[in-house]
Parts: sequence; structure tokens; C-alpha cells
Amino acid sequence: MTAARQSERGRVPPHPDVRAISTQQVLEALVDPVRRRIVGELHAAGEDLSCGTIDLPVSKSTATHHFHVLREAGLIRQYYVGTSRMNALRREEFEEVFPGLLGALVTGHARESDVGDRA
Amino acid sequence: MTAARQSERGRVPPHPDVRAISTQQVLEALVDPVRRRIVGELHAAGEDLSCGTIDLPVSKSTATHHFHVLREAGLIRQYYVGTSRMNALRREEFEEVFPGLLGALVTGHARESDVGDRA
DNA sequence: CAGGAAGTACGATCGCCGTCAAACTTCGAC
DNA sequence: GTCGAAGTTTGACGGCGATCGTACTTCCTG
Repeated sequence: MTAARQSERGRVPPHPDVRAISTQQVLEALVDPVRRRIVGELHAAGEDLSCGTIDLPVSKSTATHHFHVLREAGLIRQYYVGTSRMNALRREEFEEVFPGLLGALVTGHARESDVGDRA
Repeated sequence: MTAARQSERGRVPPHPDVRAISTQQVLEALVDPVRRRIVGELHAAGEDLSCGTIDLPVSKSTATHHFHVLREAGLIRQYYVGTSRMNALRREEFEEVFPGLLGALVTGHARESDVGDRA
């Protein structure tokens, strides 16, 4: 059992069970444009991204804060690779508990330039 | 054209075009538990309800504020009947612009007692 | 018309959340 | 072992939004 932890470099932050998360918490997490942008990028990328890869209009400390909130809300999973912290969207797990929500937000109202102006 | 207005008792508040509403605005409207409760009640009722019909854990002036926000976010339509202000959920219009969102929030995570404790 | 019911408008208050800078920690590279 | 890159932690600050009470408006009822 410790073997598994060791393999992941130790520094593994706590991740909540998605089933234990309230709609309230999810909405509070997704109401922030910066956090929604993070989720959007992860969704679009289709692969795990390090914090630095996603460029955000805020300082590093603020970015850390946002990732923390997303993790607490069960939206992302984080793990270290060297000095970089990787972020993985917890799509499937999340879909089971809040079916359609993520899709509705990423897809919904796609025409607006809202926060999706990368490219 | 004034004829139409007259029929509605005059006191008709301004209603935005749903297409002109941002995801941001919608989320800001729905992140509040009280407002989500209002939407939930309207959704469950399946018919228009007056402000007073929906009992909320806040003062009247605060309630007015919440209805205002929901109206501005394109979620409800309001009209007077006598001294009562009726509220109608703008389901279909909303569904066209933010497909699945409303359903995902009302249905999603139905097991939690979140804000849906009526009955 | 007097009274009351149903909301609205207006300020004022207050707590929370997003933001930042600065100091610190870890890890990889050289 | 040093340096730098990548994040984290902590504390402080500022603004926005939820809340309330009070005064006001409108409409129905008797």
C-alpha cells in the first residue's frame, strides 16, 4: 500500500469522493471565470496539463488557489511529476454524479467568447 | 402596440433576450441557494407561481432582489396579476441557448437534500 | 374611501472571496 | 552542492453581493 504512494512521488494532495460533493460546491467552483477556463482547457485538451501549461490572467499564488478549489469540488485530480503539478479532469466520475452538467457548461452557449479565447 | 401592454396591466418589467445572456451571468444567478430554490420550485410546480407562493428563508426585500436577478439572467418572466407578481420559468427559450443546463441542475445529484426540501 | 395585502426602492451593513506580494519548499540540472 | 523553475503558504486588502429595515406604491375589498 505504501508502494502505491511511493510511486506517485509522495506529494499527493487529498482528493474528495465526488459523491460527497454538493451542487452548491460545484457551482461555487464553476462560477469563477478563471476556474471555468481551467476546466475548459482541460476538457478541450483531452489530456492532463500542468498548472503552468494553462496560462491564466492571475498571479501564481492565485492560480494555486483556483486549482485548490477545483480539486476540493471534485472536478480535477492533481499529482506531481517532478516539480510540475499535473491536473486531470475527473470527467467520468463527475458525469456519474452530475450528469450533463459539465457538457452543458462547456458546450452551452459556445458562440460567446466568454472565457474560451485560446487560439 | 400599446394595446398589448395595456392588457398586461401596464407594470411589465424589462425582460432580456435570452440569447444575449452570458454563461457567467447564468452561473452567478444559479449559484445562490435561494435563487436555485426558486427555480427548483417553478420547475417542479410546472406552472407560474406568485412571489408569495414560494416561501423563502429571507425577507421580502431580499426576495425581490433574487427575483430581479433571475429575471435579468433570463431564467424567469414576470408579470402582474392584481397586486401579485407572477413568475414563469422560461424553460424552452433557456433550453435553446443553454441546452441541458437547467436539467442538469434540477435533476443532477437529486439525492442530496440540497435545497429541494419541499413536501 | 379606508385598510390591508403584495411587492418595490433605497440605503446601510457585513462577510466572504478573489487578488496579490513575499517568503518558503521541492525537485531537476549542471 | 548551487541555481533556477514550479508551486505553495501566509497574510493583507478590496470590492461585490446578500441581507435587512423602513418608507413607498398599487391594487383589491369592504
